[in-house]
Amino acid sequence: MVQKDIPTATELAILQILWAYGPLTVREVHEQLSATESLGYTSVLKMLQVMHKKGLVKRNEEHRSHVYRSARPAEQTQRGLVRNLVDSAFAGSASDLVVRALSSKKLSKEEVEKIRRLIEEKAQESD
Amino acid sequence: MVQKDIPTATELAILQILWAYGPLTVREVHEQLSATESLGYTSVLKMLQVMHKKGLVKRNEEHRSHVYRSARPAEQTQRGLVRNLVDSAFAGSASDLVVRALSSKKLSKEEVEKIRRLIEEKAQESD
DNA sequence: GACTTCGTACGAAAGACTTCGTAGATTAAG
DNA sequence: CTTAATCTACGAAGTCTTTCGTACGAAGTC
Repeated sequence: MVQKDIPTATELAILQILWAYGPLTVREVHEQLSATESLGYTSVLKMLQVMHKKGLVKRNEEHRSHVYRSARPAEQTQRGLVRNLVDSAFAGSASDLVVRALSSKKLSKEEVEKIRRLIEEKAQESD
Repeated sequence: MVQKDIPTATELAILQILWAYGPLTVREVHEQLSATESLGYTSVLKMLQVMHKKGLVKRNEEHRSHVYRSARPAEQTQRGLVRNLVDSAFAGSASDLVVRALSSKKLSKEEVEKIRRLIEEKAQESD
């Protein structure tokens, strides 16, 4: 019943910032995070230290303020998360997950188009 | 930084069984779960009690062996999970999640077709 | 040089989750 | 009727997460 290597919610909040902005110091992460969450500076520091120990982030210690960056590309972590969700809530059916995602009202026309093009390619190559 | 109402991994393992088989007793859930996980009988019982208190499952207490069922349809919970994942790891972009899901190797030709039909409908209605 | 600011490290507390053992009641069997 | 099997309830321990406070060194300021 154990999870493989899935980042927690707080860890993902931080990873998303690193994915969006690239390598950042604790202070910078804290600033970005403060836009949406209310979390003390040392809490962010501690999270990054824990994530570093777990191998979720790497850091450059050359300067006094260490600079943190994601250890893996966003795509890889996201793929793992999707796979995990497919297994844990969709009985292994990725297409069912896509069906649910598509039934979300959040999809704009452009997004639907983007997905349509992608699925056309996918349909081609699987012939 | 709090999660809304997302079932945990173990809870989802149980919910998936209830979704697949309908209302079940603790013993029956335990049997099904034993196919993949190794978990004691009272642990399953406790989980169901906790889930009941949380409102994730309902139960019929008419008989000595209570009969548990999911409090919500699978679709609803799955939609919530997808939305949660989109927000926590895809910066709110549902289409990016779909892109990741499609890049999974697990998709069969039939699944791709299924998604293609769905996206065609979606493209239609959003005109 | 003394004082304030900024940075890291780390222990500890508070919660949530998970797992199981034990207790006690009810039902079934011999 | 006595014993064994079956069920629920629930306390408690172990683990993982999250959040901070405190300590203490390094750098910048007057």
